[in-house]
Amino acid sequence: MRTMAAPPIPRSTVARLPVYLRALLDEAVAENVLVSSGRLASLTGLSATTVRKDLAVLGSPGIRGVGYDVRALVDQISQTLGLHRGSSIVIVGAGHIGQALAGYGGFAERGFRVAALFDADPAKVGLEIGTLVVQPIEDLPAVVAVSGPTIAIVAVPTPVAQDVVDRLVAAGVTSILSFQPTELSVPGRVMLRNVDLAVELQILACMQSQRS
Amino acid sequence: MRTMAAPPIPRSTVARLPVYLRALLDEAVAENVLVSSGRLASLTGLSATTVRKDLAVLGSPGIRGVGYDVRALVDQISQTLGLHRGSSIVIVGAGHIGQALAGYGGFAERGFRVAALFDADPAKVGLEIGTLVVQPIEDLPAVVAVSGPTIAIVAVPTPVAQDVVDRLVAAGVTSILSFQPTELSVPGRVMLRNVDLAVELQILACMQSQRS
DNA sequence: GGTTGTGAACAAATTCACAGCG
DNA sequence: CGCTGTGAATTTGTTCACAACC
Repeated sequence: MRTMAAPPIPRSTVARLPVYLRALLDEAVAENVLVSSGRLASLTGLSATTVRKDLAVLGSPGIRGVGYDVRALVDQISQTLGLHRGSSIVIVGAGHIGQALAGYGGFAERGFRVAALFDADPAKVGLEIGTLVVQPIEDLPAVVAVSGPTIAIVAVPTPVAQDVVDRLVAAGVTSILSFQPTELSVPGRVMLRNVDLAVELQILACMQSQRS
Repeated sequence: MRTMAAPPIPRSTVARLPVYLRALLDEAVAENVLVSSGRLASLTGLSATTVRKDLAVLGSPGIRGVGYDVRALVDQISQTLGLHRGSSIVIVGAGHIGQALAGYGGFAERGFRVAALFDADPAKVGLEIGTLVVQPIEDLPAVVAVSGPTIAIVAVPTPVAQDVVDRLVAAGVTSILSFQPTELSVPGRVMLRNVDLAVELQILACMQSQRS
């Protein structure tokens, strides 16, 4: 018997899970034990039907006439997102963006541990940023091997970004988030997600001119 | 005769236009006059059919058997995105993220001018960041009134983010980009786009655990 | 009564296949 | 012959409507 094929979760649903998680954590902080699809909908700006469909694919246990158990949902979504493994992340580049990320509290809250901060500039190596010490980029393979981080954030100047990505891939990193205005290339097995701020702005500008 | 109703551009297409623009500008730099849908596809990671469908809704002038005129496409997309108006942007918050954004060259290249950088902290006011001088946040309404920026980037700590957004709205800003881990509320007429880095990471983590 | 869960209808987006043109 | 342009088919995602249940 082969491994049970987990039902594939639609991409659109995956993209919304973190949004639900955020809302659910707020509910948990407010000590609400139960939450209805309608309430989750208004908290997230989605429709109640969409919420129910999404939670259904998680195999989540809702109670008719009552709602969903907040704790159970948080656990289920965390599990589905793979956060139970406590993924650790490494940040490459100790410039403004890298430092901002290193000091960002939101990661820990949501199951990510920042394992290391690297920079190629010897002048930056040794600097203390929050609880981290900037390490030389040459240490990358060793850190990845030891703490097994699978996600890296690339926050370096564009000209060296591809080189950094290549090093990350060589070191065994399998997921990369970057902020470049250019496309980066990675082998097929590596997940790459790029957030281009100018693109975000352009989308805003367009929506505005369309009055949509 | 009423104003010609511009055919509504699908949201999915709008989201890709900035990606095309980026690739096209690279082509222009390489002094390529023409580009085929196939080439654009491989540059952007999309399918050739998608590219052609998208360019078709722009009413763009392709030449059969040859390709598209790079310059014409750049102009058409810029026009469609509303970049011809040379939108200026203001950045609120002169912390790490704000400073990184203020120094980011990618904006100017793509039609955005950073008009001002604000901070509420008197200790930061007057600092020179690149070509900008940090201004007190009280100047916001005056700057918006004069230079007419319609897009603002919110790069402040979460606790004060909603307050900043309210001030921006009051000052007449109509599009806002933020980096908060929480939902912000704005009147319906204001466009708000939020980039939550932890969400991006979670999506990466999930794709990885799904091997999709 | 209120809410979940879900099949069916609907809408949007992508891909296919190929005609039309340079 | 290569590439664009586009109707048709397919896939994907959302909304509706309502039965099932607590």
